[in-house]
Amino acid sequence: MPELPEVETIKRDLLKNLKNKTIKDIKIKVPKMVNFRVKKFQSLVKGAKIKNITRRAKLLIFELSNDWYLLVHLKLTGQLIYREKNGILKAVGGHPIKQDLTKLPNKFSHVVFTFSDNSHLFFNDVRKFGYAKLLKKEELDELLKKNYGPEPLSQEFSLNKFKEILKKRPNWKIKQLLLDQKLIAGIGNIYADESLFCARIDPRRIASKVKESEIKKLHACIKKILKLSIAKRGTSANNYVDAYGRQGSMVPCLKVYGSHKKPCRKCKAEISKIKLAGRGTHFCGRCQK
DNA sequence: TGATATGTTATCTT
DNA sequence: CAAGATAACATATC
Repeated sequence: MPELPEVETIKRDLLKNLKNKTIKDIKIKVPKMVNFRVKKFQSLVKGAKIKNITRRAKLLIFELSNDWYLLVHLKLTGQLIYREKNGILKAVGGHPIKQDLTKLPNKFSHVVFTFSDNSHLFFNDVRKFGYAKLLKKEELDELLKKNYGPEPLSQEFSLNKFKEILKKRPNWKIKQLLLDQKLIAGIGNIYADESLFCARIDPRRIASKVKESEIKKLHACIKKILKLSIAKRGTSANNYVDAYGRQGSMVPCLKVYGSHKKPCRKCKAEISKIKLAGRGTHFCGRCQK
């Protein structure tokens, strides 16, 4: 699934294409992916205009003209594909795409929007973990406040803030802490591993035992890597495609993720892969202490 | 062929 | 409360 940089990329590309478009129709083939009964959901969305699209953590937020907010989470395998009336794909983003995108909708197109200019937005999701939720402003604000920590690229995420966050979970393993959306928003498995490699910290280290100088390094690394990845239009280890059908170019920049048994880029030792907090975890046992 | 892993996260069980 | 397992579901890979 896309992490922060991928979702940010999709957001930017969708905004260019969808701003001020009116939703003429919506088809929902998997009712559990939306938060109202299908007919109700459709009636709430139909006729609304997309005023803006923003991102928070790994969530996309479509701000509608009728005071509803459409919250989209792609989870592991969601994709958003925007196609013009003439069939040209203008925005493709999310999970690795192996399907033939010239044939849409396909069997994974569970939610499909049609706009008044007869363009379409396909929400595909192989595993059906993703969702589209309609919320009122107050509900949205509450949900975001309750479930998500600071944006790692915001001013709010200062070095001091990061230190405070580490102190909240002194006994947690450092990687586990980076992955917790309530503590820091938007970091997923790939960027957690890459940030820790960048900072030369073993992912198994206990938060309270990480030295001040290392915390400073890690803080800088998180920002650096997320920024780099956004500039590269995201990663996705397999065949992630961005909003214009181009592959995210972060892949060659990854130093440990997906490099199991390959030589470390820095010291040539073999990259290890272990399970930590239930997630595949890649690191260099020689570089990361 | 069967077991295992997959970029997420909410909800259980221990 | 915390850590770990499981579940939601489908596919790819070993």
